[in-house]
Amino acid sequence: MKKELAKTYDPKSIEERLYNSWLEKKYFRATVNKDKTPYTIMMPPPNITGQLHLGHCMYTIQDIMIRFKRMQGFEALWLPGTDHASISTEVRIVNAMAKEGLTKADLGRDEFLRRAWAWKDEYGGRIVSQLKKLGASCDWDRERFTMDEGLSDAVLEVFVRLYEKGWIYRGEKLINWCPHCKTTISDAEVDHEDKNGAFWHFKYPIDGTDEFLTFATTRPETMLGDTAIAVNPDDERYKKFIGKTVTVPIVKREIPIIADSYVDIEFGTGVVKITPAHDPNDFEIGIRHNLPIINIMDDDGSMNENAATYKGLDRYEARKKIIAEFKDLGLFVKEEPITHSVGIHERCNIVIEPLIKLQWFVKMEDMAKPAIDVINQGKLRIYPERFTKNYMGWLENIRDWCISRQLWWGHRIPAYYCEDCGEITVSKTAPDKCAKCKSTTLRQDEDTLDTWFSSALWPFSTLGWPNDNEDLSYFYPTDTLVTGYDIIFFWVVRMVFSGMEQMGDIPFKDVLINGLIRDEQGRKLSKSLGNGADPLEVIDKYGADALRFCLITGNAPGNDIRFNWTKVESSRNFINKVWNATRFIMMNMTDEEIENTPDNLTATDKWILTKMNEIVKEVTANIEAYELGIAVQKIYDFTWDEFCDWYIEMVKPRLYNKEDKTRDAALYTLKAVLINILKLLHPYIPFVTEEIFLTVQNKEETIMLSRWPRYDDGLRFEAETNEIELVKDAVKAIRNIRGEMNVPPAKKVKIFVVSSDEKIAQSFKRAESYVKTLAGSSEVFIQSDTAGIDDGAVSIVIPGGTIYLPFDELVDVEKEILRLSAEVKKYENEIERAEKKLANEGFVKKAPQALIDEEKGKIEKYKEMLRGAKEQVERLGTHH
RNA sequence: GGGCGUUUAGCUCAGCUGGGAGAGCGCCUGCCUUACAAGCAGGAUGUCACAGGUUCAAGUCCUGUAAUGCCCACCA
Repeated sequence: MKKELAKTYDPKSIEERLYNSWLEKKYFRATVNKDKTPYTIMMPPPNITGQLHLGHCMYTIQDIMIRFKRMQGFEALWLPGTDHASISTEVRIVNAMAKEGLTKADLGRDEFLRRAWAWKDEYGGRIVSQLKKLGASCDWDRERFTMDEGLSDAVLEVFVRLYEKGWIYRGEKLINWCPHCKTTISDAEVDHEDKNGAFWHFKYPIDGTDEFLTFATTRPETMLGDTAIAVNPDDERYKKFIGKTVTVPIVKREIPIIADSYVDIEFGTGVVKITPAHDPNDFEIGIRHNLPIINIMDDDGSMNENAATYKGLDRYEARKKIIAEFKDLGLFVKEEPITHSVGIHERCNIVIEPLIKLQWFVKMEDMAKPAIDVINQGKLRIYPERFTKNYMGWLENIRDWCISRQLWWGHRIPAYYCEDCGEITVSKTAPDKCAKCKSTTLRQDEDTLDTWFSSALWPFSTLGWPNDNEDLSYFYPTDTLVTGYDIIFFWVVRMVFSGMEQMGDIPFKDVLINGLIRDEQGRKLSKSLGNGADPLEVIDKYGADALRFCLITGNAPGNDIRFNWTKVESSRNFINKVWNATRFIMMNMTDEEIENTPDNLTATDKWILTKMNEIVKEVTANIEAYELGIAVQKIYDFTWDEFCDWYIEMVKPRLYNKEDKTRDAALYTLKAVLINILKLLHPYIPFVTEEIFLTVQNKEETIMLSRWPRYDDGLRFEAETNEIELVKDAVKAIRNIRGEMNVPPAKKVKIFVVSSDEKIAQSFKRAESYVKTLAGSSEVFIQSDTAGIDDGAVSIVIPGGTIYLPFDELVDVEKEILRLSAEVKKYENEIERAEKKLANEGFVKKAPQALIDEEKGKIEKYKEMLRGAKEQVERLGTHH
């Protein structure tokens, strides 16, 4: 029984069904196949805490590339997975526990982790199932999780290797501390926000004198940790004080006045208080001058025992109290309002504190270099290219990476401390005794690793590394990484240096950077704003295909995209157009298949086949260059404008006349072009194209997924193409005149095509049937003179001839003359323009020949039309 | 303080390596033409931010200016 398409396009009835059948048939499976070339994309793993939001819908780009390559015959692997997202997940679990009145300490590590895994089991699959709704053609059999067994093994392996190489070390350094999350965070996780604050000026009494040194600070509480006062060695004002001491009043600490060129004479008072434990610059100065480092803060941001009477106070409480106390002491000078940049933890928006802590770091210097080199050597390319600057800038200024986190959800650091001798043993498996003193009382480091430590290994850990295997050697290096510009630093850079270090090769050849999706007002999507449409709602209303289509259309790589509903709707309308075009074709189709190209193709058929062939070529090139938006625009225009609005309309008379000898040729062409359109569209809108394809082919099983159309040298019919374009122009001109003259659409008119050129006469002869329907004509007369044409007929000049439209109503001859005179003027201008151009020596000498020929051709064409138009003016004039 | 974008039709945006300005939506006119009113035919609208420069030729390349946005940065 012949299949049929439903009357209206309804995505809901097809998308889920098709996706399930794809899964069943394992279309997305990719395995080692030596006969094929692999094409691999590793999906940026979404957080298990996440829900599908519009941002994830940019995964469509990956799906388009994968489907395109799969159709081209590559062994296309799109490997999906999720990220444990240590801090983000842990915060959620802690919050959920808080509702039960529980804390991490109450539960203990094991119980906490049990809960965390339960959480993962419950929510970790959510985002994955939502991606399926979007149509993602991943090889789900290969789905990985950053904390699954294999990936955890990779993490330990890398940690141990780097430790043994001396590139992972433990050290006491200034780190970014989040007092809310009570963990360190990396530099990349600190956002800088300009905040309104105050610049408080205080003075310290100089010991042994009655003089003071006035300085300013934005964080008065750090005075508790001051261990020096610094001035510039060349500052005449303060030279005399260098070497003396001041006393920090509130803690009665005597500290030296030191000279350091870091201090800017011009800025503030030229005097800087030095707090090595709580400021990066001060820390450096502290090291240079061998200053004591006094940590005054506890992990929650409150003052600790070094803060004397302020112990236990929150940092901001302490600040207030200290200011008040300085006022009492008469050592407060003034308060200036100031906006300054403050470090904020991007997750919780709490002001971070620089603190000294004993942490694990990755030494970056040696690893950064190869990651820079691969760009310079052109082995790794970033699209659009401008993002390479971001990438390089970050790597060139990189600092050691703090990788230890005071969290439980994550990969626990494989370092074991001997309780007896303090020796550190780093090992993938827990050692039973200390390597140095043989003690068996060993304690594993409590901390876990930065979540990006594991995702940095994603391109190879997901393929089974560190175990050598076929998958790894076949699919690695991967081909394209597609991700947003917001995680170049976090992730892209780290994958590159990890790949270079562990695999000795780049993790991917191309990085395609996509923009961020914004809401309808152009704002960034954010959880707190709750803005942005819910993709599931969009899919529910318009279908995944429409959503995919709308996100890709009219977007250039790397540019942000503003979501808007009307765009989704017009995408859906386009899909509906394809749907209905198919219905029309099927309505007319006969049961027997036309296997081979018929030999009675008409000019019209050859014209559309030529156009289609061109589109195939261009679209393929565009997609290969990651120009997805340009490509889809071309398919859109070709489908709607050329195919539906012109070709189908042109072909209708042939279809309606069962006796027409070229009916089969029309049907063949309709189907051939339709199928190619479906294929070109398939990567973008996989569901509906598949549904249509199966219906048209009357099949249950697709072959569409496996074959991308190829450019065919045999499908270039230049003469026919020119012929049809000429007729199209004529039809357009007739419609135009009809509109201008307010001729009702239902009104059929006679058309006289007058030309002494036999070729043109033949062209219109061949086109007669559809010119009638397209131009609303009762009869088309093709003749070499104006015999029988009413004097009052409206005329249209075409290259090589004139078309007359005798309307029943009397034409206003004055107006007609005016109209035709305007045409005359137009042609004269065109000719003048082209002649000027050709008279330009420089142009003739340097412009490409094709362009010169084109201009010459124009002159000929317009001269002809000019002559015709003049004749018409004359004719009307004498008639008048 | 550096770096990178953006500025094109009323709105949202395309425009690849320089060779006569485009789409969608909106707007105006007219059509329920037996695939589609989620449609058809026709139409209007742009000193391509500004100023210089290179070139036979600039929305496209160079320099500068202005507006706007983002990223990076230890000036207390």
